[in-house]
Amino acid sequence: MTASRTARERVRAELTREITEIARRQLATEGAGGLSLRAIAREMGMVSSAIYRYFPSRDDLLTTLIIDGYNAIGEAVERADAACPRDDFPGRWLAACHGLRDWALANPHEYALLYGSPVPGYHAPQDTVPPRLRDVTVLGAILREAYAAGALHPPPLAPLPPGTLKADAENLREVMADLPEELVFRGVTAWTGLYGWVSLELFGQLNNAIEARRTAFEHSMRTLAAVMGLDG
Amino acid sequence: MTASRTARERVRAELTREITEIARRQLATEGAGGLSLRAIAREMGMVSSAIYRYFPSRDDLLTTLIIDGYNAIGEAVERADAACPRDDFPGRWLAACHGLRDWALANPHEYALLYGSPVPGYHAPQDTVPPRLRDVTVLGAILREAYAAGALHPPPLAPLPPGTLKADAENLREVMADLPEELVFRGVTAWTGLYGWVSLELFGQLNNAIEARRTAFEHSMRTLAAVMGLDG
DNA sequence: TGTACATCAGTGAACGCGCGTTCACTGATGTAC
DNA sequence: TGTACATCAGTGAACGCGCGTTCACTGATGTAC
Repeated sequence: MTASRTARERVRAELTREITEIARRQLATEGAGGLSLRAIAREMGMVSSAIYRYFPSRDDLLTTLIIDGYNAIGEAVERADAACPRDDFPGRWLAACHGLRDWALANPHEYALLYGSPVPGYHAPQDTVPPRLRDVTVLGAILREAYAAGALHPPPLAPLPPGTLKADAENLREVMADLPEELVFRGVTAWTGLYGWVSLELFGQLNNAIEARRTAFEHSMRTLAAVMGLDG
Repeated sequence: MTASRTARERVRAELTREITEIARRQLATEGAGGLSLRAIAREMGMVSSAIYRYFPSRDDLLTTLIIDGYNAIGEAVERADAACPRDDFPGRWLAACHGLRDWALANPHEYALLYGSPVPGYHAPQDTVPPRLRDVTVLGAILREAYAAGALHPPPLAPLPPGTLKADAENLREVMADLPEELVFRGVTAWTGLYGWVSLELFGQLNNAIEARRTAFEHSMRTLAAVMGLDG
């Protein structure tokens, strides 16, 4: 029976989903290192070896969590951007920044898994690359479209050093196509500023220093927007 | 005998030092979570319980490592700054940035312990606060002295939102005294940009994207310098 | 200088815990004729 | 529709490992008189 074959398959899919969900919750309480197949099995009321019907090893489960995480971040940033009028480029940038930060605040351990210290002994396979680029693709698109619309007015600031960065600019064009070199690297500076803020905030380095986090963050992102020439 | 009392004390100090050194090396190979008192004892040719004569618990050892780490970073940044002519403010900023980055590249796991994902289950005691401020104090001093010397020419960029950030600016004045609010927050943006870059580079997010790391880093730091008005 | 006592470093065994992974197995679900 | 066989999910026991921490102990180092 085709119907009953899919029945078994549906149970399988459901349990796989349940495992990753429990794993994600475990991540949120114990952190990345504390992820334990035995604890997951316990919570599911199974014997620990049963997990191996669903994931061949702990690392494979981690990989799944990482891919899901990049996709969740990418989606959050995409949605934030998509909610803005297409031609409000500064608004889109700020929305994307808040989208990232809000997601990170809501899922701190998952963020830490993606952008924090690497998990010792774990090496990410190639499949994590495409989802990893989703968020940065959005940022690149905003910049690229603003440039195409003639809406970028970058201030003069520091000039690019001659030569050496050309090759890297080519690499980055996959994400930030059509932009002049200088703008590509201003984009990189803004990008590192964005992730730098979110990481420092999440990892506690802003404690006892900045209280009005959201306001200060937004101001910082506006400043970086101005660096790229995206004036509000 | 006073001489022999100090003899015992010297042995104690030496062994304490040796423990932290092995711990630091262990950190470098296993990461923060893999720090193991038993492994340290093994490497020292002692029985595991002997470590407890020197550190009351694993967390206390971690605290020592963290304090030492902040001090090492602080010293690296201070030295880099001190090697520059006092009135070359942009040069001092760049030197401090490179000082931080070079230290981080040389001690990646120790950097991760300080600025990466928090170690699960560990709560830093208050003694870690003063050493943690050493590096940022240097950055603040450069900005402050440049301002006092009339050497800051910040471009107009994004204006501060009214009101809400006043209280935070006061907090930050302990480190960035005498600066007008707007410049305090530009300093914060530069600071998050600096640590953001170093963290992203160290945690592998720049792989396959930027190859000329040092050059690109320096350019990004120059751009942030210009944001603060520190033009070269 | 010599003896009696106190301090401290290091030992070895134990407690109680957790982990990832393998393997031979039972029993249910699905498939082919 | 019914039977024979193959697939797959989940079991339970085991392997071999590591960890932090406690505790009663021996023996050396230091101190006071």
